[in-house]
Amino acid sequence: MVRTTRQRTAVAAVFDELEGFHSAQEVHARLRAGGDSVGLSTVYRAVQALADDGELDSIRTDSGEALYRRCSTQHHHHLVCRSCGRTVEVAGPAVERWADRVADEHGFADISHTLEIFGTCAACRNAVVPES
Amino acid sequence: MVRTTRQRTAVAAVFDELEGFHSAQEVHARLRAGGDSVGLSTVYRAVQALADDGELDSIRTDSGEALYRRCSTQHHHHLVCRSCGRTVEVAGPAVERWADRVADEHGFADISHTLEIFGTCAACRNAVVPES
DNA sequence: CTGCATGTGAGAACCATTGTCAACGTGGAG
DNA sequence: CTCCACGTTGACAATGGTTCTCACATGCAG
Repeated sequence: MVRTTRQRTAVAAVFDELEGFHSAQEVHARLRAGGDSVGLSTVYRAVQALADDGELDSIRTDSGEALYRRCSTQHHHHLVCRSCGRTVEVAGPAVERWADRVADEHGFADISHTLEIFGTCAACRNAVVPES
Repeated sequence: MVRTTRQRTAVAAVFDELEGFHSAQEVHARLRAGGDSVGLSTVYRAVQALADDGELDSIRTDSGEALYRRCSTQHHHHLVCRSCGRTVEVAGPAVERWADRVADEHGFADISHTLEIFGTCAACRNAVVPES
């Protein structure tokens, strides 16, 4: 059974108020700053539970830190700028089908997949190469 | 100036012999096992230097571990069994093109991507659900 | 060959994350 | 409503990958 506690509500609320990706540590600090005292372990557990329920989407920073954000339950992938970290969500029905088909061909079932695309966004490219 | 030392040569050699992604820890263990004694710190430094030089490509595991592979290697993706860990390498030209196109549409350049497909392989499915 | 800047490595430090466990509080049963 | 089983919490310790430290070793220019 999943109980609705003050702490879980608080964690979920943070993601309601915030756009984009945020780390568990950041959520924890934010709650503390806001007067809600919630244990760090609890934040980690809450965030993972939310991710398991598909309410949060997670990715990993280059430095290995896990970031979460409220996501449209809609399945999608990420296009991440290597330089500034800006993220664009992209959907790719064709890719989904391809992944399922390939997996099926190899006898795999119950398929899921992760796809991240990295690049340098226009803004950062201009910033890095401003000559002419 | 970059010096060519026994240790760096050894680390680079590991990626010459191996396909796919490998962690710094794994490279270290492999060198130790092979009789080449190289410090763990040195392996990390060597691997990062190689990645900086564009000789290695890096991704992060879900658990936050960094994996590297020789990037000149033929590009392909992994189909991993959730249960037994068996891995099948799959190629997907269509996916490559899709990723490049999508990234381009959003103004991103210098594209790279990672794609992992997870599922349960036939053998494991039979083992887990043996009932009639 | 020599000087010395650079590289090495054992171990400590770091830090995000996970585990531990006694105390707590939710929510269904009575 | 009250009880109390059991999911949940949180301070703290433990983990584990990665990075830092610093004394020592070693490529390489001159």
